[in-house]
Amino acid sequence: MDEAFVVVWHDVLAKHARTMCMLERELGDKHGLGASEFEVLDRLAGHERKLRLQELCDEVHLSQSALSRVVARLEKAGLVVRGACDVDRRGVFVCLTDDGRARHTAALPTHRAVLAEVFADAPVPVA
Amino acid sequence: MDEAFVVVWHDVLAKHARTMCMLERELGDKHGLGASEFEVLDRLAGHERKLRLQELCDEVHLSQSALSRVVARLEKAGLVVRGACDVDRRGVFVCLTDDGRARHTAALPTHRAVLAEVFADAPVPVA
DNA sequence: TTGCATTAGATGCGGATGCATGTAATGTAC
DNA sequence: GTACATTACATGCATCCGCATCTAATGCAA
Repeated sequence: MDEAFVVVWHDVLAKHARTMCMLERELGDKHGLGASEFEVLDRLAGHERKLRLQELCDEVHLSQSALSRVVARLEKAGLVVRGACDVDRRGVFVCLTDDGRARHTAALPTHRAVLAEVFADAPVPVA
Repeated sequence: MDEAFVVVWHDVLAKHARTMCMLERELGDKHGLGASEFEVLDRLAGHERKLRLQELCDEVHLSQSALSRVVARLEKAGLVVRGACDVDRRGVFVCLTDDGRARHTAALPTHRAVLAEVFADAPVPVA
């Protein structure tokens, strides 16, 4: 049935809007981070090694240009550092600074709290 | 469990990004509509009566200012008309023109096709 | 080597969004 | 009626995004 997809889509749309809005507000007010910024920090914190910009691009749902700018913002804020890549001098490594890791650690509970609130009663399965 | 929410959220994020991107491209290329524009047309087509801007605002996931501009764009394109509200002269009614209805009818299959492709194998239930 | 295609990332640009605010109409208290 | 709060919508502004493009480095072929 065609209409079932529409219902699902509307649900995705609603949850996305609600969560994004909350995340933006909560993370912004309490930690000075945007949702995209947190997302990048979160991915970086998830791995132990440095990541290529390209690898981040696969994990975050942003265009390459948008990611480039998010990382630039984070670097200006002192939360990450960009480093040249030895084996491919076109490449750029990104890794968390101590401040970056601390900020992520501080913001994590806020992030999770928002998710918990929005998805608490949402019986959505895996894909 | 806390991490379950994260998985669900990532899924919502992924589906939203994928669907939005496709919708923007398909609707844009084939019908000259953005995703927000189509969304508004779709809601208007769903009701038979005129809608207040405010009512639309509740259904579409846009800020009031963004909606105001989307409607302005649609009106400039000749797809909707804005009309004054008799009982409350602050209010604004919006309704589809014949062109608007035709454009919506033409774009609907494209929209549904995208949803079908993205959600084809997504066993997501109702909320 | 030289020459061309490809890739990684940065950036100019136009467009869309949200927040804060402005304007006009309505409601309310006195 | 007057004054103030509130509501509906529009708009100035800053920000963020994606697309197209640019630069530099790499790969590959002759």
